[in-house]
Amino acid sequence: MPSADSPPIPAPYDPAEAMDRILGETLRRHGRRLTGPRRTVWRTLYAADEHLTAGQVTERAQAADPGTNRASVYRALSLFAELGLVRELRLGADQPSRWETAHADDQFHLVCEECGQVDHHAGRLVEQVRSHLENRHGFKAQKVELHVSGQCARCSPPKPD
Amino acid sequence: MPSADSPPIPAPYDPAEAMDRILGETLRRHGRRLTGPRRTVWRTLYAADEHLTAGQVTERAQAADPGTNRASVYRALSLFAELGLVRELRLGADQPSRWETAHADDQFHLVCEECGQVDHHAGRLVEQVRSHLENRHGFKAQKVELHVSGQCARCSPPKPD
DNA sequence: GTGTTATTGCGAATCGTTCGCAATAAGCCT
DNA sequence: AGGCTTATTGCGAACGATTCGCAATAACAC
Repeated sequence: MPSADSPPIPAPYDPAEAMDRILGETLRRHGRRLTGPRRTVWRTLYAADEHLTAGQVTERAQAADPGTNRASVYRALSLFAELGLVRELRLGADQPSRWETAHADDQFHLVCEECGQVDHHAGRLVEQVRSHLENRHGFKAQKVELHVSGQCARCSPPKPD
Repeated sequence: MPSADSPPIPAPYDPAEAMDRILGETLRRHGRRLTGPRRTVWRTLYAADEHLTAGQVTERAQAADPGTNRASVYRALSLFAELGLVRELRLGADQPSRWETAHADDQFHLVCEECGQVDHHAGRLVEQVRSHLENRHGFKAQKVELHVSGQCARCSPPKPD
């Protein structure tokens, strides 16, 4: 049994629950509601180790909570994007959209064409681009997307001695 | 009447015909054939002042040559892209692909969110990115796509005195 | 609790793009 | 010029991703 003298932590800290709280607050702040499907999609996105397509999100969400509806997943995803919680990205003209949780504000995506790995690469280069455009060309950059594909270090031919 | 002494120009110079020749030669070099639909798509793309969606290409191609088939337009576009003659681009996750003739190897696209204008912006920045990634991170960049949206000089609020 | 209304779930609808296949026609060879 | 080979077309149907309409449901504020 828990000691009566332990510091006031009402319940064991649960990171998933903490994420839920963030989601709920953000939604409520915008007059939206925290619902089951939204929570499921949110958790799925956070549990994922890679960028997921809407289809993949749906699959996984349904695994966690059968009955999760495709349309609701799509609606959740675009709402989250609208609130700045997630980001939609196109990694190839042929592929469907992929989704990731929104952390850094600007970043590259390095896509390796061999192993398919997608690397995030936060750098100040984006900042450079932004200020260059504004100072020299009067263009106020709102969103900067730098998308690079090629061969990553692991996959590119090993350098000769 | 033309002087008998004029330099040997067999026929009046026709730029459209010149473009056709380029197309034909490129195709033949790859064992493909120069056909009516392909020529029509090619000319449409060259006549366009902006990036066209496949649907727009189809419309215009059909205006120039009724009977031009949708599927053939799609096939022509992706073949051209494969041969490096045109480039496919995604200007927004919600919008369909757009197509442009391939000129400079790398470039930005500056999309103004107010007036919708798309500006090409060839710069050495792309080159910088490429060498930075290769030298510092061992990533061999094959394709670099820099896509910026915001307000262009004309549309951004006029600076106060 | 109770009421208001945002949200869901469902299937049908839409949009962009691709496919299968028989009919056609480019380009090569004589 | 004529014939042969086979790349390409045209057509409609099929497809995958995403969205829509609408009655039923359930969050949240009071």
